[in-house]
Amino acid sequence: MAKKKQIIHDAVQERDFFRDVMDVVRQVPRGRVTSYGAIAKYLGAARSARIVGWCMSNAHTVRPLVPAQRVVNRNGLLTGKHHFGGPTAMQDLLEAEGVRVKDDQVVDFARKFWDPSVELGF
DNA sequence: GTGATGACTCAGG
DNA sequence: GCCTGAGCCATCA
Repeated sequence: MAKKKQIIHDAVQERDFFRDVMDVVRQVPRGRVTSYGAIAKYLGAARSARIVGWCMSNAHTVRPLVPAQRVVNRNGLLTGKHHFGGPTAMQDLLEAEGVRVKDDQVVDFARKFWDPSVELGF
């Protein structure tokens, strides 16, 4: 266990922060979406939304797969769709779950918004 | 150890 | 209402 710092190589996510984020994201119900800020806030790092985003960049590289498509920015915009390997991969995934996406933006975002700090009981 | 980058967010003009 | 700047934290070169 010397090179644990090498990063989430395959299924090794030892980073507490990373694992925390993954855990929260995986708790997002199907058909719902959340924001980086909400996750960060739930983790106690409301000002670390960027870190959450960084974790998501690695989210699709680990197992089990994380529904990162359910995580969007505060605007409900699919900022990270470009990281899914396809220009519409993220959108397709969301639409497959019942979340309508238009112009790279979640339709009725406010209604489908899922706040871990609230849904999980804070 | 410093600098740069990043799937963000908020405040100010 | 839109654009700009700054803050924030973690990782990598």
